Amino acid sequence: MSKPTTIHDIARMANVSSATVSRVLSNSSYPVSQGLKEKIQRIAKESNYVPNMLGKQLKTNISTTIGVVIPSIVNPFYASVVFGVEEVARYNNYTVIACSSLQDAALEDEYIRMIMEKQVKGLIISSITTDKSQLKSLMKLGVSVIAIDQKVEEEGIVQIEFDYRKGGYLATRHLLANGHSRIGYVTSRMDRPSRKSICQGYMDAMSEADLPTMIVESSADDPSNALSEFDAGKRLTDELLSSESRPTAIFACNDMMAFGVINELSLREIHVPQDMSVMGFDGIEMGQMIHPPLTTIKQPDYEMGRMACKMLFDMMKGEDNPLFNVTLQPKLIERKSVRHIGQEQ
Amino acid sequence: MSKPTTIHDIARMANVSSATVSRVLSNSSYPVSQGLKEKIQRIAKESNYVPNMLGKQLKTNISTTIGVVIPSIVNPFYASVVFGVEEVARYNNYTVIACSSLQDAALEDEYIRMIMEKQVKGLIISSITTDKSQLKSLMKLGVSVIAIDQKVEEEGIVQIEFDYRKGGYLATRHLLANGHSRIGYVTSRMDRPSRKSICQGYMDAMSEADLPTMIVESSADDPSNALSEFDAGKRLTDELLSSESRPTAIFACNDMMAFGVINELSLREIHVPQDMSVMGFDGIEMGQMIHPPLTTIKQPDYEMGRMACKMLFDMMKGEDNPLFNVTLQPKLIERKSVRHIGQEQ
DNA sequence: TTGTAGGCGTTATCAC
DNA sequence: GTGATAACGCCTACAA
Repeated sequence: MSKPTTIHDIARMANVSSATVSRVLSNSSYPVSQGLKEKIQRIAKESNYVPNMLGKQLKTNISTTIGVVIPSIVNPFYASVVFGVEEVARYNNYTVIACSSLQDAALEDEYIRMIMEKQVKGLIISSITTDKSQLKSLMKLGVSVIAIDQKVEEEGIVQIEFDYRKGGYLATRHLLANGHSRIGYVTSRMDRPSRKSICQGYMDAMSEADLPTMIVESSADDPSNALSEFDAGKRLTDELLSSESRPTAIFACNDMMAFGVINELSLREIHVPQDMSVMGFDGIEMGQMIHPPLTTIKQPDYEMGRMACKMLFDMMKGEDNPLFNVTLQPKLIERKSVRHIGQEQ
Repeated sequence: MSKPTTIHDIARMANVSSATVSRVLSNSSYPVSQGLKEKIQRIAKESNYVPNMLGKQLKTNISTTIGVVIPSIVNPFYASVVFGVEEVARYNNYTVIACSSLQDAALEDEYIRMIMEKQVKGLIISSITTDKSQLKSLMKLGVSVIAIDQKVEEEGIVQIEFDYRKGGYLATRHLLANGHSRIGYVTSRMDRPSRKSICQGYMDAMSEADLPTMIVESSADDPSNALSEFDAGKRLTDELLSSESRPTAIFACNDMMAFGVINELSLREIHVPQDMSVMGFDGIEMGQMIHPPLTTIKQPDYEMGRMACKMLFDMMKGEDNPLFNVTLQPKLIERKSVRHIGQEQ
């Protein structure tokens, strides 16, 4: 464990000043004679010089790290988002700090604090807190913030939203168009705006068609457990089936839950889509791997991550061209879990 | 975007020296009178003081960041590992930099370089490179390294291995015990030691039983695409079924691929497990969500992440108590995709 | 108990 | 072109 080489060590070895070494090794545009330049580069290489970003950053106040706060990395949707972020970050020689907030406001705040302390200048967040004072102080310190997925009503924060309501509407319309009129909606706890919006879309479509809604909502919600949504889907299906007017189609608020719905149905020998149609929401890859392949609403995850990171870099460059919020549009992916039915079953 | 408060600002406001401020704000054990302590804390709070870790770290040479290098965060297995790491990191007030190497040696090296530059003192890595010189120079700089999942034969690197061979052996034995003798093995490209070992376990069990092996290997492999293993599973199944001696059971080198196998079989009206048994490897949660639930070998992912991070902290504390390598043992999870068959079918 | 001063590794502002 | 030197924010001997 040898002590790392610094520019001063190199300066001594090359009989130059550390200023000159710095100029060469930091690719400064400052002129240095070709001879010295090559000599310094050679010595740096020979002595395994590794620049110390701490010194550099302390001096320049430029960070090469961005933070990403999401509910949980074990959720495949957010894993894809992070993957997209990481890709464009790496392309720009940035590194990403991944933070799973577990939908816990205290944890979210703690992560934001750590990010501030580390002098990170850019943050992409799917925020869960209602109190945004932490985010505000972040911005006062000059940190660029992009909110994805969950809306944050705060001046100066750029939003990449997704039209959840329209997604819910589209899904329901698709079911309607396939002849269904008794359509149940199963959802996890509606404590987040996104979930309320999907439900709103469902209700709007049903009300337009003059049809009654059937909504069952889960109480529990454990983001650190990939199975919790699945299990909720099973439980809620059970609940829905025992209602007097059994639906012909079930719409779930996310794909994981839809898997649970299908699983529970299959245990009861209710075949999808012959006996019951099922509609998901998210469009994670896994939807293609189950049987039957899940008809769902695609919410671009990877693309959302990439876009968020690109916009973040634009924002950090701060060319004062105001960035606009964007709303990503839902897309229906038709696979095999929805069947057209004729008259009332 | 106001300039952040420093300990000097606070010192001036409190009419004390910055040394005193440092002592109270860094929770030093150094004695400071109660009055001053409270005054300084009050002023720090009022002026929204945020400590600058850069300055602190530059001085103390202690990092509060660890790096995690894995093939890809979109692989649910590694997402779980990272989740485990993050959990114990956060508990210790550390932050984690997530790096998806995409099984690309150049990318892995690049990430390691970035980690060195950022003066990170701990790294957990599932390494893919054959040339470990980068890792060696890391260690020379005093970075603690824990290798997970993929073995790294290098002095000073602590290993958390998994007994892949035994896992492959166990799986095959289970199939054998259920009366199967024509057992096919489908695998992605065997370029990693782990994959060779699983295959070795399969071959050992077959040879013990005096049975011939049937191995089909995929050539392609795109870690950034969650579907690539699934598709490979489908293709390889196709290949296997067209062989003269059709197997009664198929063992896949990972769960994703097993999903592909089951999917392809179901498209051909070959029912699992009635007509064909299928065995997976990994034990990701998703295995419980498909139909039939996948019988598989559990490789502890989340636990591996937690253990790796705990050992990393022990190592960084460097109490010179030499750490031992550990090998996690495989466990059979019996679900519904394997059927007992009587005589030759 | 408090203050002074130097330095961690780097860049930037001056001089030369 | 090149070299001193002063920061950046923090900690820590050492002195008082």
